[in-house]
Amino acid sequence: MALPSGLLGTLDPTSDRAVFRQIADHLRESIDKGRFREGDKLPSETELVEHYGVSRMTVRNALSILQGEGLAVSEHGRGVFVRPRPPVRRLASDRFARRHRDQGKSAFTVEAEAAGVHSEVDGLEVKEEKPSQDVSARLGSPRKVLARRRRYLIDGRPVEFATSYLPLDIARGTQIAEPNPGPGGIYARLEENGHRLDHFDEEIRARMPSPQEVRMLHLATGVPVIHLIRTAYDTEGRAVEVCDTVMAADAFVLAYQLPAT
Amino acid sequence: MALPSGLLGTLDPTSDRAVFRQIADHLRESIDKGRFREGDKLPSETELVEHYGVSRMTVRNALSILQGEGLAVSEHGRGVFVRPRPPVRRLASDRFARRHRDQGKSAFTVEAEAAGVHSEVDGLEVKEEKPSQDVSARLGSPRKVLARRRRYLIDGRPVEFATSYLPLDIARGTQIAEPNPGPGGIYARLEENGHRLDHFDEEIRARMPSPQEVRMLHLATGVPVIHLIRTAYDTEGRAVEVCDTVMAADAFVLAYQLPAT
DNA sequence: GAGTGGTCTAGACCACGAC
DNA sequence: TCGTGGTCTAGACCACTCG
Repeated sequence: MALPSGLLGTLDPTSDRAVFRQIADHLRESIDKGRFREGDKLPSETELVEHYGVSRMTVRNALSILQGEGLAVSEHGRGVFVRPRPPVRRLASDRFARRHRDQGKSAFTVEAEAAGVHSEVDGLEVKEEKPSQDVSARLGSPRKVLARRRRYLIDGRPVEFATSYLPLDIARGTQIAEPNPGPGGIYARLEENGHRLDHFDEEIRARMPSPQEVRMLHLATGVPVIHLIRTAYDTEGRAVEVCDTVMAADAFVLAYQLPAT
Repeated sequence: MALPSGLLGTLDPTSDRAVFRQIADHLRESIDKGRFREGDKLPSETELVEHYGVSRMTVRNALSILQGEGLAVSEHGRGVFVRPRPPVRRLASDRFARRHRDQGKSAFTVEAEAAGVHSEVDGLEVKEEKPSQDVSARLGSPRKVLARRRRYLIDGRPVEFATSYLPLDIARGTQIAEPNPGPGGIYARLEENGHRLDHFDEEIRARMPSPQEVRMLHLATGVPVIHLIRTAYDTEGRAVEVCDTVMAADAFVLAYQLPAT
């Protein structure tokens, strides 16, 4: 089961670069040059051990580098594979425009339908709670808020989970406090209830996921999350909702339009 | 040199969870609860080996998990430390507004001054080249482009590097093709040359850095990059510049404003 | 020099997946 | 059953930092 010679290089014993880094470099170069493509199986640990004449831990060290870079994923009992790049969803900056709500659709559904993919929501949870310091500050320090948690899936894959927070005086007793907020989502209900929306502020960060986020989004090693915090303002300048969203970074590209004036 | 008992838990031999994951869980919990703070030194590998009664590789495995999560950084010969969170720069959605340019400042400088930090630019490189397929498509398929590469540092730390691409017919022979494009940067020069800017489109992705990007930005393990591609349009609807930026994700928060209409 | 993490070896046994 | 990766051991030597 020898590897084709020339597929991977040979080690440079004179190099200062650690052996496992050299092996990682060889594999990365092979991936970059297309000798291994998305979903392809990389040589097994045993094959790499034999090819390079090193111990197994050295080979595993090399492979773990590639996994940390998001280039490879291992599957127990099957092998190590070039990580497939899932299709990305492009979130446009007009995704909360009223014309989409007016069609009776929520923002997530609008995007999914436009892309021709199947979307689902699960894990819906609606409850009243005491806001975190951050959420409280953004909403003008309400004592309690309504929290709406849910997870979104595209073609069966979880891609984001989000929590909307609304001041209780706005949400309590409305359909917003119901599991199903009705067509157009909570933004449509807010406007019906006299909170005409003016604009949204979004803050974007990227970081590595917590173990809980890895579970929620089924994230492979080497895949960061995008953390998006959106605040909705009505025409009176009041913050009426804060939405905290954690997204699988390999599933999205966010698009915005900026003024030049 | 025994660790204070109770600082870290003890292993649960009946658990299915791997020993190194249990150790990582203990350390993570201690960090989350503030028993170790930013910049604090974690117990040394030797101390952890003695405390848990496991081999060194098991301890190193646990520590590498925390590093992959961006929670810890190791320093050769010193120890493993809780990763310090650098101050983030907030990039506002009006950062390319004309009023900032009119003051003779570039966008990066405006942000830096507002935050009261020292900013530098290095590695400036200006050259004509054949555009990549992606850049070419965004710019309306010019045969050649002017590329302006540079790296930005805040208080001495590299935080982003960027390349601006402009169609040659726009840039050649202007101050845009000079190392120093003059006050207000290339956007000011574009407007002087009759390309009045209308708006910018920005696309945002997040991913793990390539080894080259790790070097350029001095990134710790477990820190992703934000990849931002901005296209500038003039009032005639022509794409006059594409700027490709790679940013250390732990140094920025991006802010945008979205219309509700 | 003492303590730290970085690299590497040569094994072992286990859990999972495919045939 | 066999090949795969997952976990773990018990060492070794090295490079770096600090006092």
